[in-house]
Amino acid sequence: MPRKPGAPLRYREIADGLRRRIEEGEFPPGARLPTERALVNEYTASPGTVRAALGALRDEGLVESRVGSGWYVRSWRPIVRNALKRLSADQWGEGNSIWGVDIDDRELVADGVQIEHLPAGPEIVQVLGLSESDLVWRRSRRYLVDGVPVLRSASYIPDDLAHGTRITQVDTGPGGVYARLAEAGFKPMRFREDLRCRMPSASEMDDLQLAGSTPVVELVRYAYDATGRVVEVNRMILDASRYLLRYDFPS
Amino acid sequence: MPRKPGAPLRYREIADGLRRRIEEGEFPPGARLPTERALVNEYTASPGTVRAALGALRDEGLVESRVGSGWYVRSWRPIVRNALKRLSADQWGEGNSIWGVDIDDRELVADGVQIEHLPAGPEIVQVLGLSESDLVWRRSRRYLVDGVPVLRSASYIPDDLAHGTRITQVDTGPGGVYARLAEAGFKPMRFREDLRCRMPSASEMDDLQLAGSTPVVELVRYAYDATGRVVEVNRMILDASRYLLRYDFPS
DNA sequence: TAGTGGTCTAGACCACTAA
DNA sequence: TAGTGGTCTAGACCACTAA
Repeated sequence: MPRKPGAPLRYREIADGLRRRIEEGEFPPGARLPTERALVNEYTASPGTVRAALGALRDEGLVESRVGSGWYVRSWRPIVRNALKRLSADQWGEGNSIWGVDIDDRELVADGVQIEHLPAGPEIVQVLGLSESDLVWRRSRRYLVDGVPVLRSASYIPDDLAHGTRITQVDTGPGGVYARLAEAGFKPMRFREDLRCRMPSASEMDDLQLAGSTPVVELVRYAYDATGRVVEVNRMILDASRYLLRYDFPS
Repeated sequence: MPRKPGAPLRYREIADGLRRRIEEGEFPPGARLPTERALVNEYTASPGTVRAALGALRDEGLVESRVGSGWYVRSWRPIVRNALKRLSADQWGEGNSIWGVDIDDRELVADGVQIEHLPAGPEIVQVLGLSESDLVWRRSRRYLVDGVPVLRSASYIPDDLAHGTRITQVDTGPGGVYARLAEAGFKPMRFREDLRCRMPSASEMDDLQLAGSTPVVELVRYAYDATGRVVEVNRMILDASRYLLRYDFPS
C-alpha cells in the first residue's frame, strides 16, 4: 500500500510511540523491546518500516540492537574526560553539569600496546615538521571500561626525539612518554586539541565494537615544547556515545 | 535472490566501488553521482541495496542527497572554532593541523534573536543554583555561514543578574552579555565547556537543515564569576560536519 | 513534465544467540 | 533448535526539483 498524501510518516509514528513507552517506563534501561516481527503485527507495518523506526531511536542513542537477541533500551552513563585535570581539580570541583554526571569510579584499562617504527603519513609528517623519508615511532593502544572498548589512541613521536629512550619500549617508565621527552630536552609546555565528530568507518566500527549509527569523536592532540616545535601528535578515536568531553579555561 | 553464505556484503561492495571512484576523481567535489536507478542497473542490485550503499557513504560524510535532484559529492571545509582565542593568537599561530585547515574568512551571521523570560527546565535550574519557580532570561539565536545554518545557541541568565540591564534587550551593547554581567558585578572569570556528540533529533535536523545521518555536537558552556557562581549557561547545537573544535592549553 | 530521492509493501534466507 | 536481527529482492507511489 502506498503512502497517503499528507499523512504523517509511518516510521516516525512508530518511533514516537516506542519512545514514549520507553520514557514512561514500560521499557526501562536494559529492557528488551518486542521483536521486530511482533512490532510488525502490533503496528500493522512492513518489516522495513519497523526497522526504520528502530533505526531512528538508535540514532538518538536510545536503543541498541544485539544480533540474534533483540533490541534493548540503552543506559547512557558517560565517561568524563577532563582535558585539563590539574587546573580543574583545585578551582572547579566536580559539580555543575546539565547532564548530572558524577565522579567516575570506573577504570580505564589498556589492552596492549603496539609499537612500530615506520615512515609516517603525509599529514603526520607535515605537522611534525619532518620529510617523507623520516621515520617516526607509533605507539597505538585501545582502552576499555568494564571490558567495553571506548577509545583507540595512536601516538606519533619523531625518531630523533625517541631514539635511545624508553619511548621505543612497551614500558616507558614513570611519567610516561612526556617525562621521557622532558628528560631528552623536549618538555611539552603546551597542548592543542582539535576535535571532529563524524560517523565511523567500517574498520573503526569493528575496532571499537560500535553499535550501529553511533558517531565517533576524532581527537588530535599536539604537544609543543618551549621552542614551539611539535614533539608528539596523538590521534584518538572515541566512542562518542560513551564520552563527555570537558574543557576548563580562564576568561 | 538470498545472500550467498560467506559472500562479502553487497552494499559494502557497492559503497567501496563508489568511494574509490570518488577518490580517483571520477566524481570530484560537488559532482552528481549516477541516479539510484542507474546504479541499480550498473551494479545489478535492488534499490534497497543501492540505498544502503549510498547511506554508508553519507555516514562517512562523503556524499549527500538532495531530494528530487540526486546524490552529490560533498566538500568538507570546516569552520575552526577556537574556544580560547586570546591565548592562541599570540602563542600558537594558525598552522599545525593534520586536517590542513586554513584561516577562515567566511562570516558567521546570526539570523534573529529570540528573548524569553520564563521558568527554566530542571537541569538549567540546578546548575544556576535556582529554585523551580525562579525566572531566567533565555536568549536564543541561530548562526549561518554562507547562508547555511551551522549552529543554534541558547543562553540562560538568572533574572536577578539580568534584571534592568540590556541583557533583556535584543541589542546588548558593546561587549555583549559578558560586559553587562561584569558591570553588574558578576564578571565571568572562568569557563567550562562540556561536549557531547550524538545523532540529532528530528527537530534539530529541521532547525539546522542537516543532511541525513550527520551528527551534532551538543556543547554546554558555563560562565563562573569570581565567587564560583554560575552566572550564565549557554547550550549550543552544532552541525558536526561543519566544525573543527580547537582547545589550546598550557601543560 | 520528466526525472529524482524518500518511503513503503511483503516477502526471503543468512549468521548468530540463548536455552 | 527455535527465535532474533541483518541483509536482500522487486517492485510501488509520493513530494519535490529543474528545465
